[in-house]
Amino acid sequence: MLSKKTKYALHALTYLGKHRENKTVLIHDIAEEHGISHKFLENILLELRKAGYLGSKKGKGGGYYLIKEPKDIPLSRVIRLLDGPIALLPCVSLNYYEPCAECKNEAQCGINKVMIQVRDETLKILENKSLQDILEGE
Amino acid sequence: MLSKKTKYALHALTYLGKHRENKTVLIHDIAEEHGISHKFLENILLELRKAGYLGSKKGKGGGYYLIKEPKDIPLSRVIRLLDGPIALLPCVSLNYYEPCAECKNEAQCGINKVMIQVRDETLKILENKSLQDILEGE
DNA sequence: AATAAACCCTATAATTTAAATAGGGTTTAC
DNA sequence: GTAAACCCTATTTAAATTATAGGGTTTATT
Repeated sequence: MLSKKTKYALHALTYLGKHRENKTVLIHDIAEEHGISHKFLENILLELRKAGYLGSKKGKGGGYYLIKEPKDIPLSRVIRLLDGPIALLPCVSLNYYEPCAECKNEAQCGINKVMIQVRDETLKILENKSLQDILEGE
Repeated sequence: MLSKKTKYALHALTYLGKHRENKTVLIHDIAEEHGISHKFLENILLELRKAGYLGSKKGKGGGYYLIKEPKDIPLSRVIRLLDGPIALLPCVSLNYYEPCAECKNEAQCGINKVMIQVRDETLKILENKSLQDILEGE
């Protein structure tokens, strides 16, 4: 399951995607719309900005706005940013690899081999679904 | 990522699958082979037995053994049993459904719609990979 | 220039979940 | 009768997630 962080990030991105005509959107408005803690959401938007998905404008009248095209924001990226690995095991993670302590020899571990396949097929799904797909369903 | 519980369950199932000629296998042997806590693994094997994947024999000389064909133990089942939902959000889970608090109207939520698609495609993968695939890779 | 609005940033607290441990109960071979 | 092995539930510990706190900085407006 996705963490609330990632779930809220998707809601925020969706909200921003639906309000692209406005110059900026307030954290407050997104938080209120979904009944999310303002401060928690603030941290999430900060991460999304640092990762290059959002721009922001400081000071009175400021706020956040999308700086990428919705089609260029795949689910895989959002999940990796906020939740970490997509792989089911650390020993098959492309971005967060760690060996599994209980596995003596990764090269001849059947679990490892199968999980690599699962990872690759899962990635295909998550790389092919983007914010745009979400927006089209609203 | 899978929990350690699920990961250990897969290791245990794999071990049992590789020792089907023996009548029974000791918890102890599996735990030692992978350096897992005996007691933790005991709880896991108990769950696998209750779910119908393993049989057990009590008393001296007892132990565990597979009672299903490896091809009839898909990853999806093992994950659901020990980790819970495969879906990325509670609002799209087939077996553990719960509404998302921050979503006012599920029927017109683009995130919900996309996550249903992701769930269905992910399920296809996990239902098609079984213990047999793991054993073939050992 | 003063003020208020809004994002910026880091640290800490609270809560929840996962992981591990404990301890005795029951069954069975010998 | 005894030791080996699974059975079962509860508790403790550790880690991760979720939420909060509190001030800092920037900027529009007056």
